[in-house]
Amino acid sequence: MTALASDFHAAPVGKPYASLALADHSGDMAIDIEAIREHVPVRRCKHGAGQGVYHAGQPFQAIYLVHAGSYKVCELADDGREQVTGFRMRGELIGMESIGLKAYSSDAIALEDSEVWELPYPAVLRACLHVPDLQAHITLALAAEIRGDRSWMLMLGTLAAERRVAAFLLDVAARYARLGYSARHFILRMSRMDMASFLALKHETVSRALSRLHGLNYIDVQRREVRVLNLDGLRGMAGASAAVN
Amino acid sequence: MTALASDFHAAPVGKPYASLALADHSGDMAIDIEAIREHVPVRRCKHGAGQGVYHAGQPFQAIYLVHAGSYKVCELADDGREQVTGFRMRGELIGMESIGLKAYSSDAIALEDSEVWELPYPAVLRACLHVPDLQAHITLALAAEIRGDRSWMLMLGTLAAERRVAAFLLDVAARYARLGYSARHFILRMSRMDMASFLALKHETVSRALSRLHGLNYIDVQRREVRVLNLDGLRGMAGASAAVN
DNA sequence: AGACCTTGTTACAAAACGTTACAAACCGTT
DNA sequence: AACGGTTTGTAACGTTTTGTAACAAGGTCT
Repeated sequence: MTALASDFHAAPVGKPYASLALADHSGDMAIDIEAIREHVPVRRCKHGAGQGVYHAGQPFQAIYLVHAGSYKVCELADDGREQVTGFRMRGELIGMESIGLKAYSSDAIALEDSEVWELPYPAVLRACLHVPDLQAHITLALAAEIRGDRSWMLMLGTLAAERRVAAFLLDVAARYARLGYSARHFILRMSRMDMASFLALKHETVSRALSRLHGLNYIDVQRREVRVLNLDGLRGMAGASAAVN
Repeated sequence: MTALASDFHAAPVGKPYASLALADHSGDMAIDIEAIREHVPVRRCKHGAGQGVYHAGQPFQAIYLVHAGSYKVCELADDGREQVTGFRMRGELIGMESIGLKAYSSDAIALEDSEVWELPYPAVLRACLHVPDLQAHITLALAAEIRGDRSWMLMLGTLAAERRVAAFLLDVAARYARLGYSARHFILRMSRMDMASFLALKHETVSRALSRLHGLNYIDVQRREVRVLNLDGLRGMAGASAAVN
């Protein structure tokens, strides 16, 4: 957990929000952040790797738009079990699952130096009365989040370890592509353990799967750096699901 | 897929909607169906076991409130993989994951003779302008659905087969209790295969797990009939998660 | 640079779960 | 009551995944 560097953005900021679609294939659903800013006091919050935006149990006050970097979302059980349920990048909202609760139901934790824009929820609700389509956008974003979760459940329930890893890489690639980065060469922002938790595997299994994909010449992988060598191979393995490019 | 019997409701209809909370522990979030009916033309739709309310690809036109019986929700991949992502009972909404799409993204299929009330989505949106809190209720229901999915991801990612089955039984029990039925003695409405799919297991594994829980004297199980003998035992196995009574 | 710690990789053994096969119980129909 | 089809249960056997442990590669701190 390092202090924030002063040259904060290692990665370029990328496309403006206006051009960001949801991770879902539901068309262009960019959030109109400028319209929101006219009605909602937006605070920018920076986090170093390992720092949390919010934690389960803290009072729910705001949702957050990821502006830079990346975050993981974690569920935790009373008995200490822990599960990464998703990763979020620029343009994606976090904290929405806790709408309607007194307190957040999960943790959101930065994977690297990152920034979110805080959208106080009461203010967002008021802004819905002034910004056309804001309410609709939130509803759509919530529905899209459900679809995203469901499609991971489909993947977890029907694919073996190696195929899950392939599907995961394709998803990461697609998300980088959406942000205007390369889908063929990228850095995984999360540890093997985080990947493993998300994919419901052990981290050794993830390592082994990545090594095998390497051995098959589908990818070139060295620690967190991944180069996609055989996209169709990966796709075949993942069940021709995720679309990249 | 039998024709609908004329004495349709084998099970009593149970509590009125006004007293139904969401499956989530987020307080009493009953949908105000009577207020909605003043603004939305509500059609009642009955289904026999195996019949679908909607299928992936069909135009999205309405969401549905389960009035009686039970349904399963299934995701399907292009390559034929299939995954049950949830079961729905009286008082729960289905179809919301498809809000914002042209077509439904999943299937909803009756597990027994069942009935939903169809809420045409455009009319629901218009009703939001007249019925106070309806919009808020939908948002809350969407968020609760995300939380439900996430807590199953936590369970699937962190519990071994037997424990998943225990957690599943506790969830079913809690849901029956919420409807005013016994949490100690109930009939599973889904087949072993549907349970297995939902729990990301094979049906033989579910059978074995149920037999072992029987052997431990935690439950008495004969085909779909379940009697809970040792609630704390089950709870311990499931990770002290689900609360029943 | 060197020591230390975290993260990632790999080999081998063990356990969990899946596969296959078959038998029994149940359902709806005749 | 008998029939065929479906669902469920059980057991032997395989495969996949995990557990364990040792090691390697990076990063960080002094």
